[in-house]
Amino acid sequence: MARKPTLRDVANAANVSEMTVSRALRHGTEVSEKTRGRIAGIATKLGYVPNRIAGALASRSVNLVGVVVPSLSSHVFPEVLSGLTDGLAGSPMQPVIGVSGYDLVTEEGVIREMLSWRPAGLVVAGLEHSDTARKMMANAGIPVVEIMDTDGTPIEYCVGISHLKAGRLMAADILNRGYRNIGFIGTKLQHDFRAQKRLRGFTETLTESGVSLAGQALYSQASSIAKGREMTASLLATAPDLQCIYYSSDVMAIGGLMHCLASGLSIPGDLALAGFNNLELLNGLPIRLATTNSFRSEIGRKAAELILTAAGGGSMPPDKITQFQPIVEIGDSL
Amino acid sequence: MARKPTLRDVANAANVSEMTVSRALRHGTEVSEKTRGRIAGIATKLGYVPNRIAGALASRSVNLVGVVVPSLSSHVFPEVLSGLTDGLAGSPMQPVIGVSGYDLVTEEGVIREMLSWRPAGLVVAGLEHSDTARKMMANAGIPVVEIMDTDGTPIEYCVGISHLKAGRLMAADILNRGYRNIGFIGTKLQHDFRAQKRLRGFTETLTESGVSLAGQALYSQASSIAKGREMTASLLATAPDLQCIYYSSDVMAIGGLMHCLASGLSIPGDLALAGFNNLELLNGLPIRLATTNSFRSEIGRKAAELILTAAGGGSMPPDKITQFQPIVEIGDSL
DNA sequence: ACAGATACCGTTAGCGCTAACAACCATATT
DNA sequence: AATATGGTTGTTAGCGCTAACGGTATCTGT
Repeated sequence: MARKPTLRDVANAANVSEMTVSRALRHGTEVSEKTRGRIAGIATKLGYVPNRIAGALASRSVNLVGVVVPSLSSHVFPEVLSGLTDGLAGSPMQPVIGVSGYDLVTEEGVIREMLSWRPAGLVVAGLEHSDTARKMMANAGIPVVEIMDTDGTPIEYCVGISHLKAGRLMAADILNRGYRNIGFIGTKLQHDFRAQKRLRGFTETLTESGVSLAGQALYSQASSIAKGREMTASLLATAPDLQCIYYSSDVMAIGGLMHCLASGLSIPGDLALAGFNNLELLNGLPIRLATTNSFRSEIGRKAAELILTAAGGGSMPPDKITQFQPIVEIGDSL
Repeated sequence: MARKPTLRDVANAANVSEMTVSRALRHGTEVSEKTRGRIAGIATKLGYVPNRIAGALASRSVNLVGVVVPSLSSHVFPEVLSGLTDGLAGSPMQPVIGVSGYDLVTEEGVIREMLSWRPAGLVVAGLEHSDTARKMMANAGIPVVEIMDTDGTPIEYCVGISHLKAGRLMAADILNRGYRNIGFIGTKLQHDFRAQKRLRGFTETLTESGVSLAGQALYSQASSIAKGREMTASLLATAPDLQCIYYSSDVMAIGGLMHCLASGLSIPGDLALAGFNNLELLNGLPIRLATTNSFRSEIGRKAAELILTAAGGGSMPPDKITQFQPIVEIGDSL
C-alpha cells in the first residue's frame, strides 16, 4: 500500500471501467445512482485522492487563478485577496497566491512560474512589469487582470483607482482648508509605483496653486507606526513650521499621530495629518485620521468577477478598465 | 499561432528530439553548449512556456509546498509566511497558500484541493483538524508540518510554541506584580484554538494561586483596535475595579490602550494591559505594551527547513516537535 | 412491432512531458 | 588495431486522467 491509489485501482475494485469512476467522482451524471454510490464508497475506503495533475493535463483545463501581489504584510493586499476569494466563492476556481516583494525581476519569475501551471486566469497588482513579464502575460491566452492602479496602459483588463487622482484630491482638500506649509512622508517610493503616483498628483495640484512642498522625508523600507513616528519627529525638526503632513500610507500617518500625542501637539491645530487607504486599523484611534478610501476588497471582488465571466466564456464588458473613484475621508485631522 | 507552442514545436524548429529540448531547458547538462544555446534562442523566439502539469505528471514530482493558514488579515500569518518564503528561497520549492477561514470544514476542502496537486510537502496551521483531513494528511506520503502550536498530538512534524504555557507565563508575571483583580478580553475564541489554550493556561495559573477571573468579555468576530477599545470600555463598566486585562491579541490590547488614552486612565496605575504576539505594530505607541513573543517568522523558517530536508531525502531530526519558548515582554503596561 | 430516443457504460487515443535505456561518435587507452 | 570511455543525442514507454465516440439495453410512441 505504498503507492497512492489511482483511478484504475478504484475501477478494478468496483469492477467498472476507469471512465465510469471518473464520471462518478466528478459530476455524478451519466452514471446510475447505484454504481455511483458504490464507487464513492470504494474510493473513500481506498483513500483515493484524485490526481489533478493528470486530470488537468487530460482535460486541458485548470481551475486555478494566479494572483501576484507585492507583499502580504502591508494590511492592504490581504484585503484585496479576501475580496477576491469572496468573488471566487461558489465557483470551482481557487486562488493561488504569489508574492513579488515589490521587485520586478522577482515578479517576472513568479509570473512565469504561475503561467507554467496554465491557470484559468491571472490577477497581478500594478501596471508596471518587466518587458518579458508583460509579453508572457499578453501571450498566455488567458484573461489577465491588473489591479489596484489605473494610471497606465493595461495588458488586458484593469481594475483599480487612479492614484494620481487620489493625490490630487487630497491636495485639493488640504489647500481648501487653507494649509500652505505642507510636507510629505513616504516609504518604499522607489518600488511602490502607486505611492509615487500619489505623490506626483499631490505635488502637481500644489504647484497649480503656487504651493510647493515645504518638506519631505523618504524611507526605503516598509511602513510602520514606529517609522512614521520617528520620521515625523525628524521632519518637524528640520521644518518646524509645517502645518500639515501627507503620508504615503495610513500606518505611517498613525505614527505621525503617535508623535503628536507624545509631544503634546494638537491635531489639526498644531499639525494636520492625512494618510491613504482607509484601513480598518484607523478605527478606534483617539482621532479620526484623514485618509482616502482605496476600495481594496471591491477591487478584489471585481477582478474575480472578470476572471469568472471570461473563463466561463461570458460576454466581457466593453470597457477594459474598471475605475473606482478615490474618496477622501476628511476625519478630524485636517 | 492560436495553440501554445509545445516541446515538440521547439524540437522541430531546432531539428532535435523533444528529449534534447527538455534537457536543454531544464538543467542544461548532457547537452552540448552549442545546441543548448540554439534551443534556448528558438524557445524564447517561439514564446515557449514549459507546461509543468505535463512535466509533473511525467516526473511524478512537484516543486510546490502547500501552506494552509486560517487567515491572512490577522498580521500574524503573513509573518509566518514571510519566514517560510525566506526559508524556501534558494530552493526550487514554491509555496502555495490556502486560507481556511478558521473553519475546519473549509480547511478540509482546502487541504484536499492542495493534496490533489501532489505537492512536495504540506504546512498547516494548528493541530486541530477534521478526522478526514487528518487521515488525508497522514496518508499523503509527503512531509506534513503543523505549525504555531505544540499542545497536542501532531500528525508528523510540528513547529510552534505552547500556547498553554504562554498563558501560564503571562498569568504568573501578572500575579507576581501583585494584581489580583484580573480580566480577559478575547475574540474568535470558538474557532481560534490557540487563543483558547492561552486563556486556559492563564486561568489555570490564576486558579492555582486562588485567583479567579474577575471579568471576561468575548467577541466572535475578528480582532480590531476599535473592538478592543469598545470591549474594554464595556468590560470596565461591568467590572469597574479591574486592575489588569489580558487580551487574546496585541491588536485588541492596543484598543485597550486607546480606551485608556481617551478616558484618562493611567497605565499601569489605573489599569494594566497585556496582549499576545509581540507584533511590529506595538512599536511607536505611546507606551510599550506587555506581550508575549510568538516567534512567527522563526516558525515559518523552521517549517521550510523541515520540508526541504525531508523532500531532499536528508536525515530528519529525531524529535518530531520543535518547540520555541514563549517569551514575555513586560514593557511598561504591567 | 419497429424506428427512434434515452440511460448507462466501455474503448480508444491522446494531453505534454520525462525516466530509463539504447545508440552513436570522438577521443583516449592498452 | 581493438577496446574502453565519456559526452551527446535519440527511442520507447509511460505518468493518471479525460474528451469523444461507440456500443448495448431499456423504454417510448404510434
